[in-house]
Amino acid sequence: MGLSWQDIHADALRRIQSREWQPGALIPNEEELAKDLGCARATVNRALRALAEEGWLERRRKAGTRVALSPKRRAQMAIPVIRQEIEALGKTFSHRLIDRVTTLMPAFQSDALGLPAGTSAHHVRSLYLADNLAFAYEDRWVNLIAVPGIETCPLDQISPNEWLVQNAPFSRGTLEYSAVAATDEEARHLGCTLGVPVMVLERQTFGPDAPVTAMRLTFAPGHHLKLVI
Amino acid sequence: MGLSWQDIHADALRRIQSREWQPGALIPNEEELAKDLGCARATVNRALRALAEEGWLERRRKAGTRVALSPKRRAQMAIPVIRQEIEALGKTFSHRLIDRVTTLMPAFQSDALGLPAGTSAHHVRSLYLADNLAFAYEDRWVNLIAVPGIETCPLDQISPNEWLVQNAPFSRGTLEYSAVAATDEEARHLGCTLGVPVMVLERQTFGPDAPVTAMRLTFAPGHHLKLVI
DNA sequence: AATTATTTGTGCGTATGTATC
DNA sequence: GGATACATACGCACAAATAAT
Repeated sequence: MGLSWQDIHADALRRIQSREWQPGALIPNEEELAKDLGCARATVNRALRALAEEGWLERRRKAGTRVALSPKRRAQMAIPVIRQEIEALGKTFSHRLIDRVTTLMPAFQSDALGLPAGTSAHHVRSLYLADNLAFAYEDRWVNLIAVPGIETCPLDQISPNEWLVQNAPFSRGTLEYSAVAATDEEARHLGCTLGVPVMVLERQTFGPDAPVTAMRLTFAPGHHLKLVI
Repeated sequence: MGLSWQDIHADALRRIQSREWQPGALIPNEEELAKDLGCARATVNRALRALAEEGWLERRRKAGTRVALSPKRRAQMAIPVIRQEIEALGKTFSHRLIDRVTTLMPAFQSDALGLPAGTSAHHVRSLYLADNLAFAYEDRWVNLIAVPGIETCPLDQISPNEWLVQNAPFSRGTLEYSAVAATDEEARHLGCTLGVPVMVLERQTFGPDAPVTAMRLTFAPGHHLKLVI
């Protein structure tokens, strides 16, 4: 067979990284590259499309393909399924249910999820442990409409994180990390000092029809968020 | 014309999200779907390949295509080019060079970049501002071998971030965020209190042949890292 | 403002490659 | 080894976007 699109991809990437194709410069069009390299235009298209998705190239019909000026490369991160995160560290995962109750959501939470003020939801607080040491403290609100089973599921046996992954519909969500001083409650559960800097992950997820859950996850001090380019 | 691959993609995603195709279940093969939906197999392939890249499906030759059990969805983040980050907030970007000097790297830095102990590098410290308020403090080491021009470039006119994006080769890198207490120096430059929780981004980049740069970027208090799913 | 030419985007049918059950 | 399902190369045609006129 002829060249694979991966071959074309590698060759083009080499030319970009070696600056044979300068940032901002127009590269030959697909037809020409296909002729030069000895493959079909569809193969070149596949390779260049991949490079564009990776952020190396910018493509526009009629305008042609340019090497990206500022490589808007994207970092990717696996969305944390906490068990996997802990097991990837070679540690034993466990979790502890602190409490669960169905009650009125505070206004800022119902607002954030786009639910009417005064909506009831299931409020779950739990602790995730790695080798029996506190790893993260979770404060979560779950919409009863979107996930009716939540009130009766055995959250002492399966973590809210995992139960929801398996049982809740999901279509989109938001993720936001910040650095804050540990609150009194967070410090107590995480076994650290009040005011110590900790990473907080705030996450909301929405199903196809309704908001599903809002979560605040506070990591124990020293947590690192690694991203892969 | 027939259906587009986006149509097939949307239809399949709907079936996954509605659990018509259950997590873990095998879905019909490409040929069958093509026949049912009235399009070419290549079109189905394009759609299912996209869904697999997005983490909804798992595909294996001969074994077929399954709905992912734990949707290992990935969050993506644009790698921060600080000017763009600030301008996206509707603020004016500027930067201030604090100092620059070519000197021996501390051992932990040369180790981290895989350079021999006692290597010289260009050490640059600078401040990025949004609407003339401190946004982030940068402490950076640049490998003179990989980027010889660094010593003579006008870092008071163009920020190290931007100069390197335009002038340094790049092939891969690491990114790591953490929450720490602001050091004395960081607090002084960022105009905050010693010990306040701040986000720190540590980043290393490597070119095709040699390490390029190691950077520690300390954001002003209150910085949020948003990721998109 | 409308038209044209160019370039990428994509669908189709076919053929073959390749991993893996 | 054989059968199966995905992976993908090819050549063609046409669609869509848009720069240039």
